[in-house]
Amino acid sequence: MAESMQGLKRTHRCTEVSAANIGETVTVMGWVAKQRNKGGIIFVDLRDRSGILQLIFEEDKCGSENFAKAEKLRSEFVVAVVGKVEKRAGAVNENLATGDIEIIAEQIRILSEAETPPFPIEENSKTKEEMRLKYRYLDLRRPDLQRNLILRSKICTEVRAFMAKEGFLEIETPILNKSTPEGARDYLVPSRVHPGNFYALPQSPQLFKQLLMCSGYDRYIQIAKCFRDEDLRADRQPEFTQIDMELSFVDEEDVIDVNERLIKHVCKEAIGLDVQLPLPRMPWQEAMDRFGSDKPDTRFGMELVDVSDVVKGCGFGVFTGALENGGSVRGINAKGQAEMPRKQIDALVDAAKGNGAKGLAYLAVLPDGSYKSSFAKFMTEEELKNLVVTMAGEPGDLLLFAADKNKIVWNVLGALRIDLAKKLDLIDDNKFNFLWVTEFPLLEWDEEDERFVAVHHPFTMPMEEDWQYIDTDPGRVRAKAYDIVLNGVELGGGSVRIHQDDVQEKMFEVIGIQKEEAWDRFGFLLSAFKYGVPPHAGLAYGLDRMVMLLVKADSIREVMAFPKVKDASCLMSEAPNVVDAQQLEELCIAITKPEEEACEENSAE
RNA sequence: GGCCCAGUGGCUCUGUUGGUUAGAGCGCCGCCCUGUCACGGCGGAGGUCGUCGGUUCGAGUCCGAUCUGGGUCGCCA
Repeated sequence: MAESMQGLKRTHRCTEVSAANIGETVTVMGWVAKQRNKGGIIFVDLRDRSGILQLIFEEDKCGSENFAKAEKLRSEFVVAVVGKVEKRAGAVNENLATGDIEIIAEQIRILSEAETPPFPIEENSKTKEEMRLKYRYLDLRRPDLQRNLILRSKICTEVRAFMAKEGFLEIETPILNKSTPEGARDYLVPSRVHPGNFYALPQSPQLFKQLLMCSGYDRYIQIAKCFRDEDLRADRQPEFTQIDMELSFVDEEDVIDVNERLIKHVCKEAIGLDVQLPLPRMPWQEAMDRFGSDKPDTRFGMELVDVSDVVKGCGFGVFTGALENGGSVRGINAKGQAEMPRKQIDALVDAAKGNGAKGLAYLAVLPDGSYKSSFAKFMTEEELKNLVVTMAGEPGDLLLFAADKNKIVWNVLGALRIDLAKKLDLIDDNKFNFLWVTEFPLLEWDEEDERFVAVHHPFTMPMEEDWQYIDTDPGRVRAKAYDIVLNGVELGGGSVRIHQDDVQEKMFEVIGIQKEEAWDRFGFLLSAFKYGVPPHAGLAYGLDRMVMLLVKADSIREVMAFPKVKDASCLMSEAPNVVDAQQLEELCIAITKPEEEACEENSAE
């Protein structure tokens, strides 16, 4: 028996009532978080997105009818209560923002009754994610998720405010686009009007924001939904949000400047964090050499050391073999881990193999100064000593080495470094270490396709001083591309774009895109470039990741209202679903896979 | 697609080397209680252990397959 709220108007959210309102009559509405019935007096914790407020029901204050309703209250009932604010007669509850006051209820209406929820609506939920996602609308009532989404909203507000002040215009770009394969898989949307033709959902507004530059909107920003049909991770969802920007008549420094100030502003306003500018920068090569990663977590050391020169000519074939194949031998020093049990070392080796290594060599410098090593028998005493010295190995240290092509060595040791830091608890999670990674390579050799591919995208401007190598040594050319990294997570990335015909044509040529093909795919952009294009550059952040890091969540699912699970389905709505045969017919689509199942369900409709 | 982890009352978990009616806390239901706020007291209901198959005299416990969720590699210009 739900009652009407007619005639009542909410005057305050729960925690908007304070000691300043003592003596006033207020009307509050919300969910019953808890009812504590002491017999003659009933305490109710009322909850809304602002927090908790205690209500008091006593029969002589509210009358028998209202008291009877209060006795009926159960968790998650939605109620409206009119009452007087009073200083607490009992002990103050230090845990509540409203702990010094309470509402002496005079009238209550039960606006909605509720079944007992399938899991407790409380902070720090231990409920399995599967359950939480199935009942996401209940999960979203929990204070920690509410805080996350409120902060997310705050961040968007602050981004917009700052960028507007800096002269950026917020412009929307289309969701239904032309598919331009290369990169991630597109989500496709069939066209009814053009049977057999498909739109693609945007992986990012990249081409459109460049067109906006051509059109003279010299500072653009959009908080843009993007879609990629790839497998999920803790920090990857099939649909996600970018803070996307593009600027005209600028170079790399201008983009970095405005973004550093944006980051400082947002961090201060959102979580009260003071970010010192300028942010540190590191060329890509240095990041790889020192951290084995293009998104280094600089909150801890344990940097990689290149020992190629030291092991050159030694008796260990794994090391010398890697060097002969143009690779390198590098190591990291796990301080104080010499006595790590064999089982754990084996686990590290397995992890390394999972990352592409053929193995992982180790050398423990025991407390008495002697060595225990998987390869000691292949090397002389002096060679071993040189190696330990190069690694700054002291008694008690565990040295771990990978030998292979550079790419694999970086990958293996970069991952090992993170893995060890987590296991050994070396990471200070109160730190917020921002880092610009710059001077990315422009091109990367794709073993599978046997051609160069763009590391960033084919519109990325090469560095002038390297352009001379584009024919002789394309892999040597660096790009005016930059990533912003926070605590080892790629927060965002961008580049200066090519605005000269000849450079763009050369780019397509090097990555093996014929002129015709380029025009077929990106013709609208290339055409626009013929009518006067300003030099331009931009950057895009992963908003979800930004919020995740600022609230210290483990997954972007914790900062998205309705995330999808690993197979890209939604446990709550059960999307995606089979559509009825008539819809398919209209779209001229026949399902051939996955055979039976989908077809049968379709024809049954 | 590969590898790893988890799946026991509504929720979170325990469950010894396989052995009689599968336990706990919270929640839920009923009664009592005028200062509780992790309220308290008394009483009660509720599970056959994700699913299927196998081993065994006997399986939550062992084996195989499968489903679901998570992590990760591949993938993500």
